[in-house]
Amino acid sequence: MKNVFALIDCNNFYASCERVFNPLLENKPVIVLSNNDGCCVARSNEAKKLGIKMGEPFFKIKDLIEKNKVNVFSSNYELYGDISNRVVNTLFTFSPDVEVYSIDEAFVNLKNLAVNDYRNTGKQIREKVLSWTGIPVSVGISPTKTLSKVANEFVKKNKSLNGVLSLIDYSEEEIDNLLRELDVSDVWGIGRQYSKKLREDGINTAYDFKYSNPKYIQKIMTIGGIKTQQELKGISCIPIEYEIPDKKGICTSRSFGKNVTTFNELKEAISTYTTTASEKLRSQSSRCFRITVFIRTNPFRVNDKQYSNSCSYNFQEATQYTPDLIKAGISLLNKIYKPGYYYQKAGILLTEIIPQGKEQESLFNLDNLQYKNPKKDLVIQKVDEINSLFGNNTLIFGSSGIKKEWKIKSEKRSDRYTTCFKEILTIKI
DNA sequence: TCTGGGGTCCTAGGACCC
DNA sequence: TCTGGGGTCCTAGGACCC
Repeated sequence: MKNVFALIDCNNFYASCERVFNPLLENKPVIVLSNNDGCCVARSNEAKKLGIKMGEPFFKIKDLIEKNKVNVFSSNYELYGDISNRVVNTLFTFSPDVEVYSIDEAFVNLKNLAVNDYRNTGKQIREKVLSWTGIPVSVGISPTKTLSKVANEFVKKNKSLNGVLSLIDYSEEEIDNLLRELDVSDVWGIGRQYSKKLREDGINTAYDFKYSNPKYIQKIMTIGGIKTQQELKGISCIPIEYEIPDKKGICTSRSFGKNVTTFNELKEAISTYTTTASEKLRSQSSRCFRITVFIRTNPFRVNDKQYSNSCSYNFQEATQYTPDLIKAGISLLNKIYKPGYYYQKAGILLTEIIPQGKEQESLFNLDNLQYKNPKKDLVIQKVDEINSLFGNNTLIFGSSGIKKEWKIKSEKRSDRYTTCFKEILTIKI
């Protein structure tokens, strides 16, 4: 039986999350800023109408924002993550075949649902998610993931569709008519660079792309381009992934809230990021062999001296033990740190990740380098348990510092209504 | 003054092997 | 002077996604 992919996409997700707990924001322009309050990463429809672009630096639109009384929020990932889980849990009530694609998107395979009217199913999904979570979603349904993305594009552009479009019963001609209206850069998998090249060769719409010479597509876009083209033709090439695969690399990095110059501040930051990354590592029950540390100055400040460097360390045995990782991280920082620069960003990367329990003993590790030491496992497990029970950062590592003056700006963050007791919603009556 | 963060996949090219 | 063929593995870089 043919696949029936429904793509459920939360509308203006972060902005919608802010509205769930603050109905006064309804029908008003809302934007959410990236970490460090740097760029605009989510906009309500009203904010889009004002001409605020995705990814636009905040300082460039400050005047526009004041003039139009736009409601501005720092990003509150704890809240968004929790609401995202609620949306996904709602989808699971329709089918077990759910792929969580991103924080605001999920695919559901409807093929086993034994229904004829997929549009109606889409409508039910939409209504249930809205009533259970407060989040409005768009639903696109088709035989391939890429076409479901296309359907979703049209749902957002066309209000009369009421949030749902199913292409399942569309003829090839009807689909082609839609593709003629769709810019080639709006196709999933075709980004800025590819669409520029395609346009130079006269391919402007999704329809043009669908009927281009596959040899040409392969030449400029490699195998991924061929898959996208096939998917537009209704041949499914990109399967749903129900299991979340373990990450092959875990990266934690942030810009600083101020210029950082001293080794000590960088040390605190590297230590903090390593703590976060190793928590992520353990949450997928893995260990890693390699840690990379990087630091850089701000490339936008053309008058400052620029410096950027990174350095890696390979462990003899895979580890997940935060103190060992921090120790390695700080010694790497020592190698690349140079005084006299304004540092703007630092980060760490864990790679060569293997599942816990599949480790191979090192033949040469005859001294006391016991990364897989059961005591260490137990200690760090207890640390995780305590932090999970009493909240993040109940137990911290001394090298991470306490005041953290280098930390990101997050001045306009709403409360974490659903994940933090101290910030639970209060109602005045 | 102020410009995000965290991932994936694919390919080309070099080193190395027999 | 003459100088194969077929692999694997690793890394860097470039594209994409949200």
